[in-house]
Amino acid sequence: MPDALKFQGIASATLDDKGRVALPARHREIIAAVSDGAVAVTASPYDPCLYLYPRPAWEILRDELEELPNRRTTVRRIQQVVIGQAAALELDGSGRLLLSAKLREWGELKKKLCLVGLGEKVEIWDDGNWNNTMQSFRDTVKENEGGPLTEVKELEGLSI
Amino acid sequence: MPDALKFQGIASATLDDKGRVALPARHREIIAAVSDGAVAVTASPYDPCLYLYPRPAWEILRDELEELPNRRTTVRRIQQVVIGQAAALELDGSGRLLLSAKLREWGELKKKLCLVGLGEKVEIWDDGNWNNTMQSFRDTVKENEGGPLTEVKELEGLSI
DNA sequence: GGGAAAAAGTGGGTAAAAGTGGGAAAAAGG
DNA sequence: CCTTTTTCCCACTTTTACCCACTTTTTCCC
Repeated sequence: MPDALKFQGIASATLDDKGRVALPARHREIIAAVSDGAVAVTASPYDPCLYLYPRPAWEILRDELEELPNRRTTVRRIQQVVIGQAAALELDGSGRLLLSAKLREWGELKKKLCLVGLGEKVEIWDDGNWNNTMQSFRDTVKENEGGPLTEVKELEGLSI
Repeated sequence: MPDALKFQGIASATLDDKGRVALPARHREIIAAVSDGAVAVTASPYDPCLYLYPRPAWEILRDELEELPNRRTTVRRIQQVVIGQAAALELDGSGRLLLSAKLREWGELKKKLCLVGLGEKVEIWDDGNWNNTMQSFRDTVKENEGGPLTEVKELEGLSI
């Protein structure tokens, strides 16, 4: 069994003509173990991509989000994006997900995708968007001699 | 960790046509002792190179990174780079690692590599990049009469 | 210093697993 | 009842993992 049931690592994938994505085997095994193939896919409020959670983790997150005081517009918008667009899905017999047109549109997904394992969740990116995002991160680090990485307080004391 | 289980020293290595690298014997022995051949290789957020960790050290680092509050884009980018691109690998029967195309690309790895032992981890550099980086560090120190080395507060009080 | 033996490093072939596409049956909708 | 969409499954193709054999380098002994 994959270590500690955490997603990690990048994989390329393709959307077929029916809108299906095959997950890499190591991610399928985690999903099978945790929730027997049941997942939720939703829109990211931060990046132009989708988030995939095993069903139990999703339900916890959804409940947290739902209970936020929502007088502020930004809070409501986040709820609308994340809860409102969530789809409860199951992997098919070959370990594939069928993504609706709306989700594909939100994620700007074309044919070539990148699946990025990030602990609790998997991010689903269009390959072009992912590469651009990574390239501009690298450029920023290089141009500023690592500046942004030394200024963010969350990263203080971190030794990688 | 016992002294004998720290990586140190430089070794050259070559990538074969399938993308495999043979680790030097002294590094293999450490990995065999610590984690029975299980490692994780991931992208460096700082330099154009890859990091190799024995599996236990990697899992600790990954969990620390995963738990950072990630509302800031920089924090998410670091998570995406480091966790998102991590590959859980095992040495093959001949002590080699198979690096995916994505990782090779991130590390700008061509044929000739430099493996740099750095205590807990091993850095995997393209030979050309490594030499350039070392050369420009030397030049900077020389041109500035050691300036950069005297200005960084982390190095205060250090006696080498 | 030379030679033999051992260890390290390299290359490639094959079987198994993963990924991909498509078709037919079932369900939904008109 | 017929048409369209969705679901499910099968079969083909590609990739990956694993193993074996060869070459080169190092070590140790004569």
